[in-house]
Amino acid sequence: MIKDFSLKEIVYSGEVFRWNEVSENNFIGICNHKVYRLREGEDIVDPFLISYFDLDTDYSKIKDELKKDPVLNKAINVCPGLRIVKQDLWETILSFIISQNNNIPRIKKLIESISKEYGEFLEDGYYDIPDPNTLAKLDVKDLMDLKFGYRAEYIIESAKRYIELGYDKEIDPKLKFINDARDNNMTLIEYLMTFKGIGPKVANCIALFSLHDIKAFPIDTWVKKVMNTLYGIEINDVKAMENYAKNNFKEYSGIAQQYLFYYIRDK
DNA sequence: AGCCAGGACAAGT
DNA sequence: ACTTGTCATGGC
Repeated sequence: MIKDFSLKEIVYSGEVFRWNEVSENNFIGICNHKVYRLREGEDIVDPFLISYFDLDTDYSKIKDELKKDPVLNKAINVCPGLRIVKQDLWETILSFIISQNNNIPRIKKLIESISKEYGEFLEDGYYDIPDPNTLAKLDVKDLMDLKFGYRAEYIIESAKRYIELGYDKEIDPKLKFINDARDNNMTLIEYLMTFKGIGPKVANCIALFSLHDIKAFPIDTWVKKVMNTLYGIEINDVKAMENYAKNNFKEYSGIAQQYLFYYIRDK
């Protein structure tokens, strides 16, 4: 039993899309070009998964700090086992481009369909996420046929850019990405937003759920709702919400955001 | 029928 | 630098 860790809470938290509860407390997830089968509460020994689920980080101190905020105290008690995953960079870019103006069940459906159509077969009806080289060669119509709508162009353009910048050839694309952002004198968010189809919200999600920039603070409709109803900030005042997070949640803004996101959707 | 969903873009002030 | 209309799709 790992402390401060619940597979179920992570799977239902909207930060991953390729994990499913296939039967009570049994989960199947696709990542790292493999199919993983895990049970809630079981010990995690696989080195990749230990890193992926951020199990080397002690969340108890972070939670204690955030619990000083009464709203977060309630939220954390609803999802005490939530953690910030470290997902593959390209998968996260693709996933969160798809996520825009969309809902979680349909996001998952679209990711499954693009994987089945263009990803490598793994086993037993499970397919890997398609690599950027495959997607860069597609026509917009190919993805329109799969019902991606206006996101089709964003996916293909971002795949091309990902390749042009050479991330597909990197053993550690995240490290190069972070270095490139710094070399261009840009924040991670700013650099991510140079990709077509990546705006402020999606950039913050990629920074948080892949690059592990835990001060990132993605503001979607749910976070707007929570910041409005529970913190009294004007519903569309994104700037005020960013400032509130920066001043109050500080370097743990992303983690706070994830507790709040889970909490407001759970109600 | 209209609104909502882990929004972004382009054109217009 | 901020506001507005538009963009596909499907569930409710």
